[in-house]
Amino acid sequence: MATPYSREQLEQFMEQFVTACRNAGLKVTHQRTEIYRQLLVITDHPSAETLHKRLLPALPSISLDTVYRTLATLEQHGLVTKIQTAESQARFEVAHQPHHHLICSRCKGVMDFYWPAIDSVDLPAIAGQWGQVDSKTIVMYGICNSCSNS
Amino acid sequence: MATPYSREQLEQFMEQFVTACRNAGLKVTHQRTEIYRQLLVITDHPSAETLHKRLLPALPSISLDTVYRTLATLEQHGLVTKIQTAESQARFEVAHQPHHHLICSRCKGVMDFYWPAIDSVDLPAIAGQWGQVDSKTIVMYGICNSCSNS
DNA sequence: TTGACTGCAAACGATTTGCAATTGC
DNA sequence: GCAATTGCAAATCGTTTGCAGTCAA
Repeated sequence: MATPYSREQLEQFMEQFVTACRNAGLKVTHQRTEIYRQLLVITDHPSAETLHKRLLPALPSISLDTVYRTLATLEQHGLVTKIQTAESQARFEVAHQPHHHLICSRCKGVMDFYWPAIDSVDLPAIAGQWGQVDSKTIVMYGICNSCSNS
Repeated sequence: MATPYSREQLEQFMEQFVTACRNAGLKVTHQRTEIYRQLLVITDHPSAETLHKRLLPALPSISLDTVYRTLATLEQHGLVTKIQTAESQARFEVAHQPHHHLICSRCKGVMDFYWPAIDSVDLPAIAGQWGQVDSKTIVMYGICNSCSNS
């Protein structure tokens, strides 16, 4: 998820990002930092294409495939999460504390929410028999208020 | 989800399907019944392409786009559910009682499981403020035992 | 300097669509 | 018979890839 942070927090996150890249052996390029910064700043969950459009003013020559490639790289290193929605386009967000998704079937908007009660609940026995579970997310579909009021 | 049913149960489900189609004003074509039957019989969650391959012996002339079209139609009428996985291909299953998904990051296999404790839990307040929630599914990612043992 | 990273353009795979022929009702 | 549905082929869309030039370390 991404929430508006203060300038100081933002800088701190960016520094952490740079450190994480260095530790992972990733070069810290202008494109990568800007993509990550966008994901930090933006409060929605943009697709690669949306992200690309928003980056163009700051990096007029950035290409869509670099956005895709960067997101894939960052995802491999756990710095970014890919959200699978029912539509064709994937959405992205910076990896954060556990949270869940409310997706509007009409406008396709994704809203994050927290539900600590669920995060801390024990998994059913069957999950342990199946294998090793790495992540657990609740996905709810419905119609958001702004859609149903229009 | 789909579990192996007895011949009688299967026939009963097929009859219900035919009735549901009629009620929805959908024509009951050979292709549609076979697609639905496959989804009832099959214990995994096939993609449109997999489904198409499995249907070919029974319907040698069925085309892949008919499978796509039929699945889309049935989904619109709530007879089939589209499962969004992290890979590119969508997976399908017949609509059933509430259940959740364990997805293996390695082999991409989808396993269903039931978790009534979660199904009956109250939604957090934020969900009510957001809008009307129609479905709630838990998606867990991990590595299944057969993958980690090989 | 050098390998990682980028931009470009072209390829790709999954899914959708227009159209004429076919089929259920 | 008529409208819905199908099969075919071509198009579309999101995403990925090969390659040559560029840039961070």
